Amino acid sequence: MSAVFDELTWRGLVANSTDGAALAQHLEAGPVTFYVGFDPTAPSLHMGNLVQLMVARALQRAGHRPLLLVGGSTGLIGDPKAAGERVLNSKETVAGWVGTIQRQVERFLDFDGPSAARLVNNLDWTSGMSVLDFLRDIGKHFPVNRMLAREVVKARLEEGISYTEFSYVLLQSMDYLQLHRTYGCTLQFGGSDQWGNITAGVELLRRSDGQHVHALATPLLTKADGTKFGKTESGTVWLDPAMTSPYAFHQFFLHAEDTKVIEYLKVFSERSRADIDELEHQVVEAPHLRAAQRALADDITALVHSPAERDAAVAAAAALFGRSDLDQLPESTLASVVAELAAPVLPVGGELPGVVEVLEASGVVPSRSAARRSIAEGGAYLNNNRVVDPDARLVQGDLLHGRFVITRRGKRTVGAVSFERG
RNA sequence: GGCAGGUUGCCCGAGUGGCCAAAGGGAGCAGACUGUAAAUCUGCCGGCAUCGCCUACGUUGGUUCGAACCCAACACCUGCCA
Repeated sequence: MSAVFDELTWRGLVANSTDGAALAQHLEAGPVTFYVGFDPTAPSLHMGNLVQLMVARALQRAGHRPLLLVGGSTGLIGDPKAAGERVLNSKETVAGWVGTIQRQVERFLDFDGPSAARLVNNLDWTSGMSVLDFLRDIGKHFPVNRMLAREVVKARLEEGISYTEFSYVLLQSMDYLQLHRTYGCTLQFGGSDQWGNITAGVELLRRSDGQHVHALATPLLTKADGTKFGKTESGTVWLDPAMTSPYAFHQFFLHAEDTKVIEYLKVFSERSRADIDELEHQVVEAPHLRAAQRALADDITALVHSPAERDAAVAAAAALFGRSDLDQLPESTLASVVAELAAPVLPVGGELPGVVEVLEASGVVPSRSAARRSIAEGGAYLNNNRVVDPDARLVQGDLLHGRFVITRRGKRTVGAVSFERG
């Protein structure tokens, strides 16, 4: 049995695999070159992609060689999803996203040493290919009746599916073929929603080259209510700090439900089994301390952003949710909290703005009407004091250290504004 | 190409001339209870200069004192026929 396959299984990262025993043996026999692909459908990867990166890290730690594919060509086509036909992105847009995603991905793996990772782009072997070669060499191995039987395709037959999306599976399968021929790649993995595309590649290799290769799928992470994990009120949790701040990222994981936190910890933390067992024990014994949630949020933030960003997020949360009065905090602490919250800087001209304006400017409410609603509901705070009068204005004494105001809506939506020094 | 039906707020979905910023459900937010958790109950849920005004019911134009609702054209979608 393979240690790394055992570990992946224990971490709950194996939802599906081709012959498990054979795969475990293969991983044990020596360094395996494996690949995982990311399609550029947005300017950044998100939390869902992180699951794949964690698997890639685990495999590389065990001595296997990663090929990280960014789909410069598949991103131009779009894989079919049940929700309906995608809108095509322009070639320039996709090319731009390929670059940003490559830069994101390479931070997670080691590009030196015997198990060095390598970046590949499927545009390199598809852009110059002729339609006739594609249809003869690849298309010939795909029975349409089999393609029609796939779940995603079946789901779309009623409402319709373009030939473009229908053909996606051929491109991804060709990637596996190409990477096997060029680099001897014998394992592909991806999210369980990719399972159909992945096994199609395995089958293409068998039909075309008579090669038997392996595949693995990770499970889709869900919340306690069964919905997809990775969305917040403000949308997807991105890895790009400009799209999801390290503080928001940290908070997202801190909010994990008790019933799910251990599952997430196994996936996103590289702590040992003993450590995680201990945290699981703590969830039962002292749930209110949320030790597992803190460990999860700290580990993942340090990995995706940096230990310094993790510390800043922890310090910001401690200041905002801690017991001490905000005006007791040193100016330097507040300044970094305010920076962490991406607080806008307001000019100090004449009299100070009203509370409604401040709540809106800090971003805790989307509009002034919403700010007034929050105040009426008793859920709006300035510097941890509940706001009661929607027509009140700030006074000089409200400014912490003469320039900061911390805003909050409800219990956990926090923002800030700062004022220019007068 | 012909015939029939459809296009409503984040999503689903009622509404067929004034009582419609638009029923109901879901999602979301807040309050209470907690642990920055879950469950439950209650309230909110287009914008603004908030007892009023503005913008909205596929698009454009028309009828009317008044239109999400009637008429016309256009766009897109669905079903049946060719």
